[in-house]
Amino acid sequence: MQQEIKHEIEHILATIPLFSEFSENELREVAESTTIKLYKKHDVIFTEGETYHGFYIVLEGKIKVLKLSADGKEAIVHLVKPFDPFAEVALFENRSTYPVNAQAIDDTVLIYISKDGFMKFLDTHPQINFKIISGFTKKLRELTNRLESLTLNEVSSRLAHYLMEEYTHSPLSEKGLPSLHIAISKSDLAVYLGTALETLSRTLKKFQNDGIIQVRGKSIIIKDLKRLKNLSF
Amino acid sequence: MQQEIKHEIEHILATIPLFSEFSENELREVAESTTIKLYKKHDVIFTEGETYHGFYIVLEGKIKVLKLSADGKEAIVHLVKPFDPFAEVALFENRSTYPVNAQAIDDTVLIYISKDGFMKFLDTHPQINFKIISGFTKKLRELTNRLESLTLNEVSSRLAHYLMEEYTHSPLSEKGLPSLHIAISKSDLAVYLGTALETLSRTLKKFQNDGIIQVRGKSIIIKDLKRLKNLSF
DNA sequence: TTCAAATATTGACTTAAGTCAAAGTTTCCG
DNA sequence: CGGAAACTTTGACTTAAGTCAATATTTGAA
Repeated sequence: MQQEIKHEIEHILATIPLFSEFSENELREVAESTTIKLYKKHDVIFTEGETYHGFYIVLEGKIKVLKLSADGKEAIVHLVKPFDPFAEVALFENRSTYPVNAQAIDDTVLIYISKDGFMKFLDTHPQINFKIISGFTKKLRELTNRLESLTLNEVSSRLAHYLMEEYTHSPLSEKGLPSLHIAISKSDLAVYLGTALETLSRTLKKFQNDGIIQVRGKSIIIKDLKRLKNLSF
Repeated sequence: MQQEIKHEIEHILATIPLFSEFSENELREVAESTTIKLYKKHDVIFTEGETYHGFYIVLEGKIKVLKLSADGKEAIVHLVKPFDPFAEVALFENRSTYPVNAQAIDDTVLIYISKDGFMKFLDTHPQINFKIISGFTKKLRELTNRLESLTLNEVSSRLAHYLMEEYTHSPLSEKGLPSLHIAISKSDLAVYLGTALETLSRTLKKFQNDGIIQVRGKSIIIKDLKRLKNLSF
């Protein structure tokens, strides 16, 4: 039974970019320091200041990495989707505590990898360094883009950009439908875009009134892709 | 003569964290693909869209990495100080062009390292991967902090934070003086803080009127460290 | 050393977006 | 299913910060 679970984990690990070049033996080794963890929507995964013991990879669902201000306001640092790791940066900073909070956005399945369990692979498996660098590169690019857009663009432009991104990666668009789904709550989206929920609501309404999109809850139909693209930065 | 210059470069390379664990032989090898470049204040180092051929390390002076909006407004992505590299992220993304602009803030001395010249060390010198990861980690932490503060804090708090940072790392403060120098133009500082020059000017004035600091050009004397700290996020 | 160009300050005004509160809608648990 | 809790929209109002323009100050090149 325990055997079965371990075997299952190895199989899953093999599908994760970070370990994609590992041999069967190596995967078995990784699986040793690895646990599958389940979280319900809104569950807290860890909080800022908690003792750091390892990082996570999203398998199913999604999570947000966030900071809290003194008066309880949120800033979303990352939205993490399946197969991407989070809290792995702190490992390389040799932090004793988590510098951010993490919370499940949906019911979520995570792989947890203990710090010590992972560390040993760094020396023995140089390829993993390269994977880590690739991952950091991706995060750096995303953060740079968001920082830029936060200082240069207004809310409408940031929203238009977000919608374009969602549309581009949407399975619906691949079927030729000009539509997309907002995968997170509007209040999370507002925070992610660096604005207030009310402003997001009004901006979506404005896009709709201008004939650019049609909103129905979290489903959005794009009526004028060209104009949406133009609004986006 | 040429010999002399190469030898000089090797000596300099040895002082740079990225190469600090290289042997003499290895440094000689690095020096082969390396050039010293001089720039005057305001000189453009590269622009977005230019063919990518390598990255730089600041030796003396400082540079800004920036993005430009369609209407010519600036967003400062990084301020780079001596011994730190820039444009090295693009190398790991395998970009064919620079994704940002770089410009000298002062008269500046840079080391230029060609892409091909550097690439070969990645395979043969696993330690360098770790250096790269450390550098990326530092950038990620800085970007995360700025993103957070841009969404959560007002200009006064971001400015207070900046002043505290400058003060903490200032050689003056180490001599027991409660003072600091703003090392860049106020208009660059405004952009870096994500605000307008006029707003920066007014905020500094307000701090002065409130008895928190005393401003004389780029020299600032801290009158009330406790309150400045409290304002900072 | 002077004076033109680059930087910075100040004032007057505008505006995008935030806040607070109330009403409407959706979700989901018992 | 039904109703409470969570989420979202809308309206009315406030505010931090942006913009534009005029003036002042600093810098640096001839």
